[in-house]
Amino acid sequence: MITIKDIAKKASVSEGTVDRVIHNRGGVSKKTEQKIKRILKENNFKLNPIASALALKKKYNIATLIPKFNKRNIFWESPYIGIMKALTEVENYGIQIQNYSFDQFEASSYLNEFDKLFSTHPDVVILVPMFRNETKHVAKKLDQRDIPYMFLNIDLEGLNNISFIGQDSFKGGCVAGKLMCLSLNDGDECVTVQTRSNISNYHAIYKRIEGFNNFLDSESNKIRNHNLKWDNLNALSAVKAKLESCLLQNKNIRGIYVPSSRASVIASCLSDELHKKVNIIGFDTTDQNIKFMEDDKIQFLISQKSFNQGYEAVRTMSDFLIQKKTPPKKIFSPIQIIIKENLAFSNRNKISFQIENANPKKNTSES
Amino acid sequence: MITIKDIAKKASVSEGTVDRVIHNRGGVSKKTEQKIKRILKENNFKLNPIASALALKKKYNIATLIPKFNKRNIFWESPYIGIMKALTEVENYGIQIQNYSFDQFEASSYLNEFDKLFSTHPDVVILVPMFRNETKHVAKKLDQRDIPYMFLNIDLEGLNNISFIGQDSFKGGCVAGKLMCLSLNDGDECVTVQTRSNISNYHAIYKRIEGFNNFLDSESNKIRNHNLKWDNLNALSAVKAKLESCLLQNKNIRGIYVPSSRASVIASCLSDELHKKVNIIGFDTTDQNIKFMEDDKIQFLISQKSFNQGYEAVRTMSDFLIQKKTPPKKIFSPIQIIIKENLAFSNRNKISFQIENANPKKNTSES
DNA sequence: TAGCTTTTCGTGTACGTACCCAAAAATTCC
DNA sequence: GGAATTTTTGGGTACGTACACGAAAAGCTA
Repeated sequence: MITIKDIAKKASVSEGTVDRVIHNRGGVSKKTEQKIKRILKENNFKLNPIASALALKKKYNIATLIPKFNKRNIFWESPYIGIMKALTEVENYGIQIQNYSFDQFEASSYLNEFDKLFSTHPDVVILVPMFRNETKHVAKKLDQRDIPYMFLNIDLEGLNNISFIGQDSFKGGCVAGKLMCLSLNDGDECVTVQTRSNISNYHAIYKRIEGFNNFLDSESNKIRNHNLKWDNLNALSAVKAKLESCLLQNKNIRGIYVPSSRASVIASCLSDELHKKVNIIGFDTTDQNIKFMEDDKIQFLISQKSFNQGYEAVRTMSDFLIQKKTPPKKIFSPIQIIIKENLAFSNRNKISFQIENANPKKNTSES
Repeated sequence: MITIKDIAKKASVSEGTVDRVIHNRGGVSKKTEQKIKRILKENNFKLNPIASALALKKKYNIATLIPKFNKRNIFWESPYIGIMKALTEVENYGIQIQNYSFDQFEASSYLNEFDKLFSTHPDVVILVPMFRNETKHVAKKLDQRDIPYMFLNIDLEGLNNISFIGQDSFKGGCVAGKLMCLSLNDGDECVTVQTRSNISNYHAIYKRIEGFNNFLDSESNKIRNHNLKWDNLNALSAVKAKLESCLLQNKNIRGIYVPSSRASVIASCLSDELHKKVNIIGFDTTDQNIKFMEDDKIQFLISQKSFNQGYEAVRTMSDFLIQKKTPPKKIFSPIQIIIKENLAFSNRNKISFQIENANPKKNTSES
């Protein structure tokens, strides 16, 4: 391994001069600069990041802004754990993380938490842009202060985020469509279940529906698709009533498509008899969804590896800060197809980290 | 962040003494040892791995022994690239890797390469135990010299390997079975395709068939499964003839199960007409398999993320060497279901690494 | 208690890079 | 040509840990 000292010797200058060239610190005559650059290149010199990290006392602050999670809606726990996992790997490089969490149904909470975050002057920000208009405001403030930011899980177009990590929701919908076609026979029908109030993640859900319909339309023997909408999924009895009547009226429906992470809610509303008849296709391996899958009440889950999203977001931003590596504009998560048989192997990273760190800091709310 | 210096000050001893306690180097009186240990615990002291790595000049040698890859059989390229990717991340911690590759159809080549490997006195070994008896011999030699070793991709029971990383092949077969059931209608039949000479990986293929049959048997409306065997898949015209006659004789066959990574060979033998009729389910996203999937000639591939296997193997062994972390006895890779629609998102890690490092060292053979 | 061995401990240097300060060299100005 | 200024460069120290070396303390023998 070639070091700065070696380069200095070869160029017969001091280590300090080589260092100045490497970091474009200036104050080096053109002649010696050229010479050193040539020697650096010839020897394929690479900085030792270990030594750099040690010498560089500089601390970098990453701030995150993601939704709170609780027992009823636990989806956001997963990226959070991914964030903490990544932190253990990069903290010795001087990376520090401040987490802020907001109520995903309250735009004001989003803004409040952002203001707290903003006042701590972070170096970069990782955020879930849950609300479109509010995010415009947030992005503007970050832009003004030249703080780079990336989007996690939800993509919004037209802003200056340096990156986005998450799933291609349209393609996710296509995959769901294909799985639906596969599991239905000729003449069978299906129904897409929507919650109108699901402003959160609205964009992704819209795209998932679009992808699903797109796939269905592209098939030669078209499957008829119905639509069911609720204002919200909290009034379980109302959900149940409407769902059952729909299934009774349309005897050919043998598939339910839930383009959100709440497939478990729908599954919990079906009688055993109906479960035997219909397949449910949903998204995300939340604990609740997993339970219903183990009981054969949900057939397919499309997972976006949200744990990895959190993990990769932090790693990406750390590389950006430490090594000045510009991240790709979009980083697409895999579209994983989960069935009962491969369920056990889908979450290993997350689970093993949880076991190692039995007492993670709390990010929950009881709301 | 608390350092050794801080601890030394708190205990009013020198840094050297603290260091001796931390590393159990001995030569410290019981009294001060206890005191220092207490203070270490009270302050939740953790070594800074960055500084450790820098100070520790010690180099660790990891040797790998994996099959050669070439244009016709490219499966083993993927774990190899994973190994090289991991190397870039750990080389600054003093990890060095020597790769040895053997002809997967020649046990003698396996032994020869192992002997070369063995003579370089590596600290640990990562190997693909392709041949059962030969591996017993190999393992014995490693045991005698107390060199820890782990198995990659193929698991052999009853040896002293400290870990195994790979897929649960039985479960992989189950998943294939489920997919087969899903894509067939009542009355349809399927055929399992085997190559007798595939000693390589024989165990995994056997397990995959077992899992497949197990799933089929567990279903209420049983699907009839045929079996086709060849001595090898190299004589394409023979394969084609036998396959076509089988499909003609059994008009109800609408699914082909290929429990190896060579689904592309089977796919290449079918006429367009037959492709319209039958689904092919195979394993591993080799470049050839991917091509046929894009052309709708292979419907399902079950991927074991072999890139990640190579990557994780190196990371696991590095943690073992540097941090003395004992790895789990078995590390199971995810069982990924790949269809045309999610294909593009399945290999991101590997591909992005390949792009960054346009000129990887060669490990190919033309055999 | 002197003299010796053994145990226990402190100091110093190295790892490779970052960055500060002052010395040396080059340039400018009168 | 000499002083003042600017540019260019070298040397030194710090980051936190590992480890060698030798000094101090303690234990032992006679």
